[in-house]
Amino acid sequence: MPAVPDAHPPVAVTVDLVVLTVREERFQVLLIRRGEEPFVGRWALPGGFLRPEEDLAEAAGRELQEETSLPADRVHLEQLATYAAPGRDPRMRTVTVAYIALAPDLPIPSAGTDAADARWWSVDDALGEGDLAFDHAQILRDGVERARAKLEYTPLAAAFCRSEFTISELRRVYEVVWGTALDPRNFHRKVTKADGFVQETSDTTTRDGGRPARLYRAGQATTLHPPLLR
Amino acid sequence: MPAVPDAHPPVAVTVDLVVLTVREERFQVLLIRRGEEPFVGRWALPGGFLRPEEDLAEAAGRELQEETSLPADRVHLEQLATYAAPGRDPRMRTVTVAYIALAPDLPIPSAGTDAADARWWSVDDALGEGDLAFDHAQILRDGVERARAKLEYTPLAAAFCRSEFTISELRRVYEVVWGTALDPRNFHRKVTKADGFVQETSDTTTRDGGRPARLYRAGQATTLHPPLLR
DNA sequence: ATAATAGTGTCTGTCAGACAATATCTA
DNA sequence: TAGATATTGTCTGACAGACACTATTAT
Repeated sequence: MPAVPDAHPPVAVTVDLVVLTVREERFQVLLIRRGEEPFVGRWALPGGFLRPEEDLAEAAGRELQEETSLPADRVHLEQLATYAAPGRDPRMRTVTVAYIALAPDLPIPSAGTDAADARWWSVDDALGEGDLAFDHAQILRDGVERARAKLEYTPLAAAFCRSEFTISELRRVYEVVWGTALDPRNFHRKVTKADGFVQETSDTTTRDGGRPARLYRAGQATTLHPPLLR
Repeated sequence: MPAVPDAHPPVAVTVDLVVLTVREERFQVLLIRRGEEPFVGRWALPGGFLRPEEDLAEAAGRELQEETSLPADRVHLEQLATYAAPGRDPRMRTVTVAYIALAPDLPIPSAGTDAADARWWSVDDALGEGDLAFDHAQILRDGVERARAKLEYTPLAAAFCRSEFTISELRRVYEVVWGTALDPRNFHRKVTKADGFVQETSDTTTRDGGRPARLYRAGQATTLHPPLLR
């Protein structure tokens, strides 16, 4: 790395969040309507500027807290990618580090102070709109693809469920996120036998109707061997 | 995203490269010895400042060209992650976007203008040293892990081979990167049957000794279904 | 009883790893 | 010839998808 150039053009660093959940049988993303220029009135990913003494993960957690007021320990946060195309922000050179947040069905978020409005969108509708602010459509596409891929080889689907869940609820996460139907019986067998994916509890529930289903908690595994295939 | 804060503390954005190859039966990384403060004389990943009109991928390609003088079309470049811990650069707040570059066995790189020296290190030795500049040990660990993981579910191992390669050469890439032994016969069957992984040519070679081996080119697939497992 | 969902058992084809056998080069 | 590596074939056990069947609740 060479010496610091004599004069930097000023660069701003932001953190943007792709907050994903499964609600009402849909794969959904949290968008805010912008209350300020640029892109006033357009829908955008929540985000904000990196503060001077803050690391990226801290900033992402803080933004998540500010936008969703959700307990941070219930949400899986991971860095997605960084976007820096010249001109992506008309105000100045802006580099944004995008994070994905996988959350269970949340209470409807309250609008942040700088957002005119905030609500859940189905991912398909959000991308169909075609007029997200900045390059947020691309970031959203990348985040959705990352989430879909991660369901294959990690037990992250559980991040979309409440802390105790049934195998059916877990299966519906896969079906909604991937847009495919899965055989309930084979899925049950695969998931309960995969080492460390889910942990049996002693409770059952009838909240999904029919015969009582056993409740499970997320296991301690971080990767699935072998992976579930789409 | 809120309004631009009235005063930003200045932030510098750099791009660092984890250039990986397989040479002499070892998984190796290109390091440069720093010729300037900070960390003078310490080994570091090659990299440099993002220029005002440049996107990240362009900057990564340019740095690669400057440091290795390798034809860019022979190298797989992909964004790894972004690092921004306060204090990671003692000069000023610096955000670095790391890329991994997977390259075939290269001619020994010439030192860049700002590097006192440049050479290949075995990945294990580089991490064992324990005194890489900045947070480059962490970036290297992450890059190595990304490369290892990607071999499982993409045909990227071919990026470590010359343009025409034998199945044995491809297998040795896996063995060196993963540090495991693979059955030559099962590997041959798996790879040649996987759709789009490798493309047969009409040529053979005896450069590895023994019976002439058919030469293959990289196929057009981008993911492997099902993946190869470590 | 009927409907709904949970969970188990079984069948069958495919694919993994283990490894025998054969092919074709160099020395 | 022996030695090295390539490539094909075969066996076997595990696991995938398909789906019959049983279990347990609500109405």
